[in-house]
Amino acid sequence: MTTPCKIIGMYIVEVWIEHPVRSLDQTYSYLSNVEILQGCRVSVPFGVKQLTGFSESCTYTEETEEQIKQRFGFSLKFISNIIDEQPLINEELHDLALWMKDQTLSTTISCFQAMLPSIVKPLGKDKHRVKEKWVKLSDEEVNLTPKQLQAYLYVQQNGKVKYSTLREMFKTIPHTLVEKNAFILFEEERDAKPIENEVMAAPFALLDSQNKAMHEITDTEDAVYLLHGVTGSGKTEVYLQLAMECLKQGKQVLILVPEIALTPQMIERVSSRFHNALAIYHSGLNAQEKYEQWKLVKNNQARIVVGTRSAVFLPFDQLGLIVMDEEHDASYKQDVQPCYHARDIVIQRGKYHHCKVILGSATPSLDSYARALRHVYHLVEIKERINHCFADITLVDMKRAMMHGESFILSDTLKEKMQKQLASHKQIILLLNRRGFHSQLRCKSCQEVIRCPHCDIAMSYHRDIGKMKCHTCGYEMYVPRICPHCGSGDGFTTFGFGTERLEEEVHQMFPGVKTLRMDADTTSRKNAHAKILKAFENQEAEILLGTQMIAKGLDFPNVTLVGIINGDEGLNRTDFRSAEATFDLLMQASGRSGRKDTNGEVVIQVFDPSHYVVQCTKEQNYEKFFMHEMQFRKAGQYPPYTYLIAITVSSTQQNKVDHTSLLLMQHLQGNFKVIGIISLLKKKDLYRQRILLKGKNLDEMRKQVKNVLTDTEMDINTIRIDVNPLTLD
DNA sequence: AGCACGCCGACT
DNA sequence: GTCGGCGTGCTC
Repeated sequence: MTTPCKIIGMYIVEVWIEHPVRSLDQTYSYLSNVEILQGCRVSVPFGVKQLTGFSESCTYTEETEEQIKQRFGFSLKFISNIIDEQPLINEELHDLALWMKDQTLSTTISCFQAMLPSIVKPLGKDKHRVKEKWVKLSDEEVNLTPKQLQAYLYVQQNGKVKYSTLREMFKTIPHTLVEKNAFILFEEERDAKPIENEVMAAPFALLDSQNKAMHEITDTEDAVYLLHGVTGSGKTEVYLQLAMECLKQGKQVLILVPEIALTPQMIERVSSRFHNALAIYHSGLNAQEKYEQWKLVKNNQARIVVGTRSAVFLPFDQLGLIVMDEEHDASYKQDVQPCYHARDIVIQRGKYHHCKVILGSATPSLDSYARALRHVYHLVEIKERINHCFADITLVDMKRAMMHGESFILSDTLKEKMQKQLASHKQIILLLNRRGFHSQLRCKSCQEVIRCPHCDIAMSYHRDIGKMKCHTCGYEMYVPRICPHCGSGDGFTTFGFGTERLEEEVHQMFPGVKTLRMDADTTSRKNAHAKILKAFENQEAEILLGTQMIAKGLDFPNVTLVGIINGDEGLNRTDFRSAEATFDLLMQASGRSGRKDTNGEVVIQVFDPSHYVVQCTKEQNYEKFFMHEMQFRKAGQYPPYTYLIAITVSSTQQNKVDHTSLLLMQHLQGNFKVIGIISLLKKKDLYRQRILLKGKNLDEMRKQVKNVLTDTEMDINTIRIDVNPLTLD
């Protein structure tokens, strides 16, 4: 109904401006002749530039421009262009973004951006949505040849046809018909189709242990569950059957997995089970593909989504279940601003949708397990493996082995077991969590290690490319003739070894045996990941060796031996979570062995077999590890006993860094500890310093940091804030 | 972040 | 007397 308006009013729109700078984290007011819904993108003049922004609110006014100017103290500009008719960010996500900005102490606009596929992000500059050409009939009457009539009728039948398909079928005729104005050529955004299966794989019958876990979840009314099930206990099957129940009720399901676990194996397993519309969302997709999957969810075409961290922000309509597999995994934490943890987001969204959240893991994070013990989360445990077999774990003390003159890469114990498995045509997985050939080159004259010129980190030698590589910034260079430090030409001695060297050692010891290597170097190309796994699955190689990416979630029934080389290397790190990370890696890797009906064997080579991480792995005892590690955390007053906020100042100018960190130190005060200033290693030419807040009252700490940022005059743009950081190195 | 405005040195 | 150095401050 349109009634002519006598009074011509206007709208004043509050807009969040696309700008990465902290000091501009506020809404700016603009004028508009039409109403603009919250969450729509607009294009606005800002200074001399034209920027994109998000509408926050829109209020109608009958004031004149002059009156508005009086009220504001300056004249408002008009919005130049409305980009979206309908909100890109719905109300739930809008409120979530504002909540997240407070939680993570980041800017509002960065939260909006984190939620959107890059193609529709305001900052997405040169990325264009892929358009497709289509053809439909025009109203014009035209004379047609018989061949042309065929094409004409075909389009008439189908309503609209893709131009490329039509060209394939009728060669040049479509072109002529467009020229003749019989067809109208138009463009449309390319859309994805949800994955749908005609044939559905039958669900597996649940074992008693799985059934019990499932019913404990369905028969109770808690918001968050921690499903603690040992590796190989069939957690995935429980997720899938819970998901099935949820879909039956007409609700949507989100299954989150860690980045490296979203293997083709996992996708196949999930997709084969649901005829319902499935979308898959992960970092391996390009911008356009992500956008298409995002649209599937937005248009309610996808009912179940499997995805990695960024999938937590998909615009669901009515979620019935959220599953977060391997909830302890570090890839759930975003390490650029906003530094959110997907676990927090998932719980928040669960509240909004009134749906259950299942956090699953064989080695839960200490934080989550501690919460479960305090009944904040409902703890559900599965203690049996499906095959009722447990891996038989052998520890090898490498100090002793090397004293006996054994290889420092593969001990005699591991070698013998490998021989035995190879003889019976079984497959082997070897884990070494370090890539490259040699990890350090040291000058024979001055004993200095060759470091990256942009970072203060030792460079690794990669023999396949004959170059040194920096694993932090990716910088590559040839081995220098003379030492960059002292200028001597005496050459270098090598230290440490990575997967490349391991592969060579295996070839030397077992001539003729085929190996597949999987690490960041061999998986950089798209689908390389999938190809390697497929090849191993087809038994094209006897041995799969690689870094942590082969430790998680893979299921190869023919693998009966897992060898872990330098298993306790991770414990040398200074990070307070390094024991937790190492325990997780060892436990996960051990879980790869004997997944069908045979007892698997695991050999772990370590330098300190008495360490509690190693001992607890051998006993496969999570609870024991938890108790032990919690004592350390308590003694050091680390999470989960306290909360941390890490503030990192970085700049290419050293004096700027010093100045800002000093200011922060002076102004940050409250009922918490302020630890600093810690100088960090240079990274990508940036000098870095850190200040760490540690205390029991996280809200107070957040408030203090926020106040200092707004009240103190400092270059706040060099500052990165991480609330509840996962790592401190 | 940019970019303009603005106030002091070496030049046609 | 002018061109241009980059220090401060603003962007609805």
